[in-house]
Amino acid sequence: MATGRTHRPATRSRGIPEATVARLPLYLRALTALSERSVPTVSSEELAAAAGVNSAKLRKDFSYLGSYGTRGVGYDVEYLVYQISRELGLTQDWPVVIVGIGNLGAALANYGGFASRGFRVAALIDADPAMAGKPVAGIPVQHTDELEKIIEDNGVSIGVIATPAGAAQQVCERLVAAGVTSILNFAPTVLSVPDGVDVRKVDLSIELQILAFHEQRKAGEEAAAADGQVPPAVARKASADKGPDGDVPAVMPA
Amino acid sequence: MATGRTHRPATRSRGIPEATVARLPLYLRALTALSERSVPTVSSEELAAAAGVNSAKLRKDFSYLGSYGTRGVGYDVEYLVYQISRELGLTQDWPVVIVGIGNLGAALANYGGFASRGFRVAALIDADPAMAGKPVAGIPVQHTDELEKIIEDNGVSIGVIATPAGAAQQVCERLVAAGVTSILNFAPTVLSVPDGVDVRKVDLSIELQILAFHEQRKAGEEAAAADGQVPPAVARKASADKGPDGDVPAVMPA
DNA sequence: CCATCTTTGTGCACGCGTTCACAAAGACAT
DNA sequence: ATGTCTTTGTGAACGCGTGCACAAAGATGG
Repeated sequence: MATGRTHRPATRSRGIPEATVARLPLYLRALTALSERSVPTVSSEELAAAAGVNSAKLRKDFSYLGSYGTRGVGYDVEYLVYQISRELGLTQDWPVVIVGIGNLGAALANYGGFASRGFRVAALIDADPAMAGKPVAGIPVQHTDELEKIIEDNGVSIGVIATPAGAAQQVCERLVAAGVTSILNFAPTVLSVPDGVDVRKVDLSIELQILAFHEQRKAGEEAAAADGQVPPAVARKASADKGPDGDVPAVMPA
Repeated sequence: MATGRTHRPATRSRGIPEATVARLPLYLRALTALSERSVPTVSSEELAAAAGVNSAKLRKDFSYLGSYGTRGVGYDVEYLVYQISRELGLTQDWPVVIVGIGNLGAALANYGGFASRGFRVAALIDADPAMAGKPVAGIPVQHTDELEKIIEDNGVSIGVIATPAGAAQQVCERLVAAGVTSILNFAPTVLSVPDGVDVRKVDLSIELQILAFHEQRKAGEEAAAADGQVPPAVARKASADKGPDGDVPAVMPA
């Protein structure tokens, strides 16, 4: 039982940086939108704007995949969609199980973005016997007892954990033992997994806390600006200042 | 209307690196668990293990906040909980609005992790008139028409967008115009916001796609290993090999 | 009061990711 | 065919984040 590693230290499969891999889905989405509008080619500048990144970064990202562009013209949209899909492994269909069909699990089951991108919800699993058989998003929920059988019968290698924090580690271990090697974890816990298993974590409250930090910082700078130190970038409504005032730190007007 | 910036380029408010800020909530969660078990002090090594990070990294992170540890002993749990909470701005209560009460929005409204950490759901907003008045997680849903009034009356500065992609940008603009300066975006779109507004993006399908990439890579290495190039790290069930076979790239056994 | 032992705080080096800036490559017009 | 113009692909520099390794600091025991 290894210590919980969330991120691979030195992945770099055939030389594609992790940061680039994380952006490929972004490019793919922008390209798909262009494809639906029957746009034949796109320049790095345009595509970068659509994906919200720097154009040089985008070109370097694509350079890791090969030379798929034409100088003076840009990139062929359809061809690029195919190449990125292939690189991400989306030309095949990945069966996925979702464990924990609470509010979040149900939302995930209903999320359209899965089916559209090479993922297929193979099964919904919940520990509550009362849920068993009840259809969610058109798929009947199955009991946790069936977990191992479901994984093996469907050749599932990707599992989504949407259980309460307390159950996550146990579910994780059962998934891994049954053959799952990639886990998307929505439970607010650090999962311990053996080497060779990938875990990605999505934590709603962490994201909010990061926003709160920046929000507080903005409020602090604003207070400093009112002191005449820094010109305020944007004039904020005075009424909104009511928000951050609980205990403004260090830089209080005194 | 500036080009959509998702991440702050050179934030570093008073010297706290962005990467550190992103880990503070992680430490805070681990510390809270210790606090509930009435553990008085904790060493960097123990806490790092609980949070799933390197101990040196943890110590360096804390060093940005100040010298809160005692050499030879460790960190005082309660004190550290307070310091991190304060740094993240969680000693005050942040009113938050959730826009788009579909499956995901409802899941977010029900998510317990919010209230427990300084966040308060001030309002649920949806464009569907049929939803208006219907209680979700004990809070009545309000119509989009009320958006501006709600934001201003409650001094809301953090908004969560859980609408379909098509509506996201428009909702975003209304939120910002009404005074929101931090946005957590669950819609699969790149949002354009003016300077001074923070956007964080959570994209379920992107996370899955990244997992699929690594999963495919593992399958490829496995095939190579079967050729006798690399010793297989973990013996996988033969039945599971059924998964990745659609069109294995480059490194096929031929 | 001194020695020893534990654990923090950090200087330093290294590697990854980002960005700039430009040469090479191709399209297109003449 | 030749020149011009656009856009890619990438070399190089820079900055951030990470992890090692150790000195400084304090606790603890004699």
